[in-house]
Amino acid sequence: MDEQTYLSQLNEQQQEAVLYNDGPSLVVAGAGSGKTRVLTYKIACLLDRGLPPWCILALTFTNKAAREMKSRIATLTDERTAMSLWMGTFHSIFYRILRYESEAIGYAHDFTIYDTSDSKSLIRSILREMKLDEKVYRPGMIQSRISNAKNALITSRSYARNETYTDYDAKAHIPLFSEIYSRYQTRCFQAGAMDFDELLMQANVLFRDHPDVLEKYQQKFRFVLVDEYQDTNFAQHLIVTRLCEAHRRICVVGDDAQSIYSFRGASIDNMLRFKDHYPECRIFKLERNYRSTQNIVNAANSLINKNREQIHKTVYSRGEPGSRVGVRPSHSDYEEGYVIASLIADTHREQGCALADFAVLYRTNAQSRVIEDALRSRGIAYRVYGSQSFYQRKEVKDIVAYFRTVVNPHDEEALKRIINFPARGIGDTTVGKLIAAASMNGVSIWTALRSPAEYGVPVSGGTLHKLHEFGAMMEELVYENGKRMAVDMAELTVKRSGIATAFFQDMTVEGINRQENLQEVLKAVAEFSTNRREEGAGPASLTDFLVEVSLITDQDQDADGQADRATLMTVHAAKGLEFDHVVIAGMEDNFFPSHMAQSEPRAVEEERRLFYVALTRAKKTCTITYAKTRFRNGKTEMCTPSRFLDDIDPQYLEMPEEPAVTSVAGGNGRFGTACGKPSYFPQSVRETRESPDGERRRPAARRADESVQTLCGFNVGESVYHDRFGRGEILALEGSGADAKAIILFEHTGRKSLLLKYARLIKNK
DNA sequence: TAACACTTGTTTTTT
DNA sequence: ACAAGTGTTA
Repeated sequence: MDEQTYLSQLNEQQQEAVLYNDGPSLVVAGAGSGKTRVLTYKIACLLDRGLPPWCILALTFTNKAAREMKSRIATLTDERTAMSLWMGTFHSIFYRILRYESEAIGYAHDFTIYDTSDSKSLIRSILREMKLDEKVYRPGMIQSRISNAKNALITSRSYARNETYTDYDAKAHIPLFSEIYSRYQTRCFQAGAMDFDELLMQANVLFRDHPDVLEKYQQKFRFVLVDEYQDTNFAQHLIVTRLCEAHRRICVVGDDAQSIYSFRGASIDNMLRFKDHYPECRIFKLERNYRSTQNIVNAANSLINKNREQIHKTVYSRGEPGSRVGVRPSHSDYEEGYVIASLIADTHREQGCALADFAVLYRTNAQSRVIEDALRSRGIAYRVYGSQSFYQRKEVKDIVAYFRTVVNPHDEEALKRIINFPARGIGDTTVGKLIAAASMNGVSIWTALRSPAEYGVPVSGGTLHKLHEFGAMMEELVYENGKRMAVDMAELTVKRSGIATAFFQDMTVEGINRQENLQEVLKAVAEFSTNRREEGAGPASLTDFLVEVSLITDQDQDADGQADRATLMTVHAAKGLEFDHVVIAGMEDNFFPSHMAQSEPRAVEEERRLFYVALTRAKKTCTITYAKTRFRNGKTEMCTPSRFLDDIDPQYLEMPEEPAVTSVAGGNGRFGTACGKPSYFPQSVRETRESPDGERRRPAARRADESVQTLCGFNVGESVYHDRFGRGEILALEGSGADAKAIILFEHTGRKSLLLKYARLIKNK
């Protein structure tokens, strides 16, 4: 495609941003303003002007974003060109570079990656060794402190030397933090492993200490683009700065209003201060939203205006005016699920839109379950993103841990995972002795395991034999890995290790599940190898596979991409996506904004941005739901609607109609407004005393809970049918209007409290 | 050492 | 509610 053709597909602001390539530029891109489009066309434009693809470095936030952009560029140019671009997340790109340059930073070439749980487990192990109380030195807290330090490029050595930090730790009653940090670093290094933050820090160390290497990459990457710049942290910012300091051909794209990763060290300051670093930079603003209706854009604007820290811009839509953002309350999380399911089912049926046009967004992964239950019971196909990706399942991690150990036997966390899996009589005691001996001698566990006598591992003859057997088996696999290709090697590992035998003997339901997951892993290895071959990158080794897998986060959804399903995911996961119809669930205080954010104004602003992201995912309609009670941590909690609802200008909202009449003191003479239609029945007021078993307790506020004999045409004592719960008898009726509900004793499922509005009860004749 | 029951914390989001 | 960690027993 030539330049004219693709320029015609851009508006004026977009064109300017695409065409300016002579120096640094900052593209401030409002939600839905065609940011990805600008990036892809810009890259196409650079290629068009003769820049070879391998000279362009494009850093994205997720692997998925990189994949999508590559395929878009492939349609603008060709497959081969797109493949040759350096495009990926910071982590995956610099993992590649660091492996290549491992010698310079003193790491083994085959270093592996510690994921979050590996890090935590290592921290635990160190705390035990130092005999520290996990209640004082909480592993999670230690982990995030280490992470913060690394993001700020503070090494364990400079941390220990800096009295400001150590004094602070002393005051915070964790004087030994610095010691933990350095031990952690030592252990990671001995294991030949880096955590996520270390990758970025080492990339900086590489460029700082090796000017020749830096210069090589400065010359290689003649143009650098960074997407989602508002979510980069200091370490990432500095990498980019170093790479571009000579030629200054850099373009960063982002939206400060969508910065939602500060918990990971991201800082909007990188974006706000971009022009301080590059005084000559040009700033482009993309303000026209092509995605959403005017109402949605206006609602989102009115919300985000409540934030103080932001770059001024006016996002507007010239699309349809659109309908108001609906707000739907329900009594419980359970009913909320039902409300959502009904909404999707009704819209799907009435407007004939695909289920794939719907997304349900929530703050935390834990919220998905109730919604899933409701969707399933209504027969609505859905897919949950993120919650527990394939590679986080236990047995999958175990298998991958074998691969990791084969590639790098010094990988302590991987080795610990598999040393007694399947059970081979090497228990915690022995592992503890190995760790102690290794730590004493400053070697890896693997080294200690291979020469127990030399490092004084105090174990009995029998154990010694077991250690030897295991060691010999692994050694052989390591040796074979040098000669065999990925698929071959994966199969051999699974066989020799005894995983296969262990899994295939177990014929329980979980056992069969594990077998399937094992097959999936092998399939993934095979697919990976095929892809590699097709890309012409030569035969893939197990090591190559691991490089790919360690940094995978978004699971592959292509498996049944054609199936029509609704999408369930966290708001974070939804960043960058769009759907015709969006439901934002669980819009309650202490939930959204999260209770973790309540005290800090900055944190509340971030939560507000998160809500902004959620709202702006919607193209046509957006519905917000909240529940008055929610089952959480084994208890039912009372919830109030989110304060953020007050931040949206009410003219863009369709608030729920409150019950017309609230109860009068004394409780008499109340009229039920049943199912929207007024119905005047004399009330016999009687407290609903719930039997000791059954229903959950509801502490206060009994206002809407007074019972009546008849409601919405149903009578107490009547026999009814429900398509999921089956036959049952109405024990009580209570509430009014939209809140009208029935307590029903079902034959099989027991007592349930159902909203009449949604329950679709059928009277039994 | 391994299997089991019991206790405990834990929940914000992800590379 | 649930998973992970701890302790007890065979």
